[in-house]
Amino acid sequence: MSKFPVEMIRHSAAHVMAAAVQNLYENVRFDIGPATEDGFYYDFDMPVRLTAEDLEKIEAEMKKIINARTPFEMFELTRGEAEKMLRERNQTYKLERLADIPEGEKISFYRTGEFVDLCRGPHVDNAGRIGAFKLMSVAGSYFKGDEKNPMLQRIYGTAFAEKSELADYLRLLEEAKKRDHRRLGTELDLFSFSENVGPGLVLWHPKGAFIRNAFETYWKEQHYLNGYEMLYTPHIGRCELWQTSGHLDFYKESMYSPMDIDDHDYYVKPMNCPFHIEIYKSRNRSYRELPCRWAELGTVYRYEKSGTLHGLLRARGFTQDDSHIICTPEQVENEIAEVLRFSLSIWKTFGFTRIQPYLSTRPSKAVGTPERWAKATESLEKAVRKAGLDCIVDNGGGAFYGPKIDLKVRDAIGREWQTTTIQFDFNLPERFHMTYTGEDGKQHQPYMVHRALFGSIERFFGILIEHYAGAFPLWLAPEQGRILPITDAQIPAARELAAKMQTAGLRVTVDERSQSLGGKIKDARNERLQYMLVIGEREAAEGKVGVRSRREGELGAMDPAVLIEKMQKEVIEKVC
RNA sequence: GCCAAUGUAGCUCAGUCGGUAGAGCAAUUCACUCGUAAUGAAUAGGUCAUCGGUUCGAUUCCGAUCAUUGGCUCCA
Repeated sequence: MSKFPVEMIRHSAAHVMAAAVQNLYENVRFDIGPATEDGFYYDFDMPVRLTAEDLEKIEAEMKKIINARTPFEMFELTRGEAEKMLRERNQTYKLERLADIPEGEKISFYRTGEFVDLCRGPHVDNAGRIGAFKLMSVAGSYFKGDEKNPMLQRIYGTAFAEKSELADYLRLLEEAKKRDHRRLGTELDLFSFSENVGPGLVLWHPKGAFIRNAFETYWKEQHYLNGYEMLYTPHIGRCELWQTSGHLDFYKESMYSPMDIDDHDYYVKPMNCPFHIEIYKSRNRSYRELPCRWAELGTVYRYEKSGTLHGLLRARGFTQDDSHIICTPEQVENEIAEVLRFSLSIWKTFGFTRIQPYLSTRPSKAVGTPERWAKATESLEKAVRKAGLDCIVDNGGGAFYGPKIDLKVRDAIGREWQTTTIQFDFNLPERFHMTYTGEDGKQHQPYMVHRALFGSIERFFGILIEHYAGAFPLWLAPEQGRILPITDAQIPAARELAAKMQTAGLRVTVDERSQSLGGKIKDARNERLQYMLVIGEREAAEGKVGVRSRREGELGAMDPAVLIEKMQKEVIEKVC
């Protein structure tokens, strides 16, 4: 195995790519080319618009550089020398990058063949260390990530020390493509979008709606069991509400335009919080009734930029599984710990067990006293420790209104999804003058915590589809089993079995089509059925059923009562 | 919103160097009655995303719009 870490190999591959681009094209200005989590990229400003064919040419040129084992050579220059060289080469972006290097730091360059790059390093000793690479795509990207800056052309690629690692990575991409929720959503008839309805607005088909209803029901049950109460609030509210909340000042560009009703502007809600606060404020509150744990499946609409929409994962209309916990300072630590414990247990039910919390702390511009921030942040940290987890800290990464914990969950093929968020809010209680009467008879401002467990129902459904690759566990499956009579002669027996299973609460159908068993199996498999129940002459005569399970394979002839018990158990235990 | 690409039947795609289109799967009908990933035949299905321009003629060329895809930015 190579002694070079994969990040170094990728960073070096980015240089090799830049060298290839320099060899092949005129008037190229270079920005930067770092390693990323699963590859590398390099940003270029060049007159030629790069296409897929260009990528092939560049790959071929890179292979030459790699096969020649072209060395990476480091040298240092003074700032003046560096400026002079970059200016001679008309490398304006590099000059800006050079200016960003603090005084006193070493200014190093790396040479790879003809290509010389301002770079901190380190690099592999020669390009031959790049055992396997592939260029993936061309995309636009703003210089320094700022949309006011010019847009550069970015080439993405990936690289590994070994060819087998690249093959594994490409297989993972293949697998991810097969699981793509947009593709499965169409294939399994779960949901769709319509141009007539509008971008980012989801239409839930019967099967998708069934699954949604199943997990929403579970969500509600669990919330009641864990001391939450449910709310319902309207979809629109007057502009005064959004003025008070501050959304019209800070969030207006993400809100749908108002509608004028009886000379009042009404906005479609982008968030549920102000409504929950109005419920809190509908009468005086005493410390005795805190904490309030209020939850709602609240549908909101946000005008997301058109380029950011992505199937169910980023929609314009979506339902938050929203909750607000309003409590006293004494209660807050316990409440946070409970929210986290509750979240982890729900994720486990769906088969997500690898979970990474991220803690975001106070940014430079923030509302709320430092004492409140400190207490809130501490209670978040403690909750994570209590759950036996370690959090990754994003210092200064919190919203201006409070610190937060986000959970990233890993799915069946190891991808991370950002889902649960637990956020303190020091802004809204202040703006809405929320109070409670304390033990001392005086008015106090409560703590308020926003919490979305799945984030959004739509997004969660998209993640679930990809996590299960469309094969939903029995408790969520719209159709739990399909009975396949081999010939028409077994249709009565099949119907009888179906009736028996339906009476037992199982969702089964009979495939009565005039089709071979192989054909029926194929279709049932493509529809990701968990149970295929074959009834031929033999089974009909013996009063049994041939069971084929998606997870366990062929189980042979079973007594219907045994099968029903097995399936019921699987439903109750929510086996994934 | 920005950069780039794409848009042909329900789905996956082919095709027309300008003369109004085709396959597989799915659907429907008929026949077949079959033992664990495709039984056969027939039928039907399209304003070639939309609008405009060039042209005798546009699905094809040009422009705009809409939508989608890969990124960037954004996600108070």
